Amino acid sequence: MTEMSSNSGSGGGATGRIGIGLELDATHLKILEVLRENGRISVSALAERVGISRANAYTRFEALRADGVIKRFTAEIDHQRAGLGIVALIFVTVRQQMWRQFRAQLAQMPEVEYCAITTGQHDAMIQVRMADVAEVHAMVTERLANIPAVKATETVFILDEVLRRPYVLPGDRERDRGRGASRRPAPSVSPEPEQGQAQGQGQGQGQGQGLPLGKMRFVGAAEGRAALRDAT
Amino acid sequence: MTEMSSNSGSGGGATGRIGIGLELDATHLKILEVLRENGRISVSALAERVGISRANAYTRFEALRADGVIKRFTAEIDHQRAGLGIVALIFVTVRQQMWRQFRAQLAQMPEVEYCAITTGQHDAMIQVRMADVAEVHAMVTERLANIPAVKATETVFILDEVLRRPYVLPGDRERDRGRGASRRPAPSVSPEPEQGQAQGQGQGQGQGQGLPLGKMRFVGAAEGRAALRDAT
DNA sequence: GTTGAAATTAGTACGAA
DNA sequence: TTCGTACTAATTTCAAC
Repeated sequence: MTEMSSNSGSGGGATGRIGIGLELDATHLKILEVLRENGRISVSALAERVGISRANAYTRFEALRADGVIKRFTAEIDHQRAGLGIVALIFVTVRQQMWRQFRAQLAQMPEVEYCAITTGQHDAMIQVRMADVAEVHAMVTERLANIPAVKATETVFILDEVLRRPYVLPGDRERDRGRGASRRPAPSVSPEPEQGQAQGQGQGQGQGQGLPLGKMRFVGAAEGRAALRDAT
Repeated sequence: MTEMSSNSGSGGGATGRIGIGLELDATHLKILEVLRENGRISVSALAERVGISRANAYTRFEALRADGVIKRFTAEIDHQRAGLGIVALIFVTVRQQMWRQFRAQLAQMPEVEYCAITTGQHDAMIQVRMADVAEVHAMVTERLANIPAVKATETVFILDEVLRRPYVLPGDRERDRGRGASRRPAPSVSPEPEQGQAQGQGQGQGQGQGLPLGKMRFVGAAEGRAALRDAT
């Protein structure tokens, strides 16, 4: 079912905080970089590309896997070719204190590719992939509408997927052509506890103040999004 | 830079339409299913799990790869552990006839994980992953704001990623617990040309009519989103 | 499309630097 | 820790069926 809770467990209690585990050095990141581009590379070839010994590569590879930094390996497929060429985003308003139910229902929907709880006007964003537009319609009106936890939805279709990267790594930033890149120090790789704190507090509201340009908007969480924490 | 244009080339001219290529049968889909869960499985083990001979598995595997159905293999990593625990969605309004420039600038931003052109109030959605909230702020105000093609942005933070599947396959639908699943015939695997047509016409607007419930909204493209096609 | 055997490569377990 | 090597197990390739 591929459930995640990467960002949860930060604001509430001490639930499930495992500790920092592995400290990632430059070599680890280099390994991840290679694996992001070619997940099927042999460990020998990986060792060569990273510039370490075969044995070392095996050790680090296993460590990354065991520690959960690498969650899994997967194939990236062409959805068009596989018969699911329509992508839609469904923004969902969830009824208060029905988060748990909402999440449970979501797990029952295999056509959902991605779901995230967001700040802003809506509570969650769902990405679905279907064979045609009518299927999206059916999914929203028949399946989502029948979930009591769903108060309202807003559906938007994706006309074109401009780019999708397997994932972003720290260090990607350094490789861009130097135009106005932020001059703040590079983020430490091992995450500080403050990071998690920041999320749980409905961050984002105050960010818009004092902007030089009026065209930017940062929108925080609606009403009682704090109830989110109880739902996991 | 991992650029995609899966949905493009449908409405406009005959540009880059390659043809159907490979016809995917049930075995192909089964292979994709396994590869989605374990991208590093050996072809031998794959053959066993799918129930075909090794030689057959090799042939099909190669065909899927050569035909582009499988675009690449990648590792799924824990962003929190890698030091990029903050995820944000930036909804962008793009200035008319500056799409090409917008796309070009996007390719220069390695911190962008996903970008899609959408119908609805905004023109595009960008997903970024950063070390902290301030970095998102800096990215939006310093980098995005400096792009002339960007008329306005709206940023929303992701509080929790509930689920992320590597990708959805036709057939996933059949496996769910039978609650109100649409009774329409299963989509044929080889995509019909009508699919592409549907997208190019700014679909979605009419979909909301005649809904039994008032809480669903389908929102089509704003003003002149048709200009999208010229931008590729 | 399948099976079986050879060649290659991958994964493991050491000791040494 | 990391490296290098030798050993074992597995995978890929190629053949004939």
